[in-house]
Amino acid sequence: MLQQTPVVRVIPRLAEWLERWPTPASLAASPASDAVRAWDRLGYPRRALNLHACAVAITERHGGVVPSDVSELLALPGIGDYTARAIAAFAYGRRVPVVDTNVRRVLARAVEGLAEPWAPNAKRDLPLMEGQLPPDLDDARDTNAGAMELGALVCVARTPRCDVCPLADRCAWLLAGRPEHAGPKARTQKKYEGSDRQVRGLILRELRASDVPLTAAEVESVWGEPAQRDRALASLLRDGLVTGSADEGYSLPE
DNA sequence: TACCCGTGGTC
DNA sequence: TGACCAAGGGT
Repeated sequence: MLQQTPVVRVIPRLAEWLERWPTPASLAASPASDAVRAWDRLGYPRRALNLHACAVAITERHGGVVPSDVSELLALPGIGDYTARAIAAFAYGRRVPVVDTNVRRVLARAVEGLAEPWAPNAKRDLPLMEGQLPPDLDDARDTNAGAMELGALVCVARTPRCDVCPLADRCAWLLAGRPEHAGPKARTQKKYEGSDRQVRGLILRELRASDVPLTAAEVESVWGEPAQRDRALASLLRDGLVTGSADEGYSLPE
């Protein structure tokens, strides 16, 4: 849920989710459509499908227990470098570097003296954070958590609060006088209004709200432009978020 | 590698 | 008010 989604938006949904599905096995026993419906409008609904598939894999391959090895975690659907390491470090106390967008920004400023972080790059990110971790297991976990928290609350993207930063006396960027970003600007996010993403979201919203399959005409009614609507529907079918056909109707995956 | 994938809040 | 940004992953 936390992948590319602000923490404050996740917390209430996570609480509901864990009350309904307290274990991987309980989620695995429900149809994927229930997961997509419960996901509601958290965004990136493929994550709901991935989380359900992950629960199935954990139940089948790991006896219902979330694995603690980074390599085993990485093999699960929807779990990449960040999530695997976050689970290993925070749930199991492993001494592994955890690097998300917040940590990358803190490392860029405090260690490298750069105003903005580089694009995610495991070969650069992980050894750099590894070098910051103290030997003690508990201290290493706190360092991982502290770097993320610092980036989320103090060393923020737009207006960093250097006046209250605990690293102010040793931050390479601050000590250099907070130089401007040198390199090319990261490409700006594409507009959502009128995008394929929006059309996918609209189709999925209708499907979540319906207990019976939607007719092709009902799907067509959500967006006026046929080519874009067809493209969005085709991509949802490809992703497994929608099943069915024009003849039998469209529904969420069982 | 670069691009695609939601949604809502902030300044 | 529209661009920016958010505990990334898959291809």
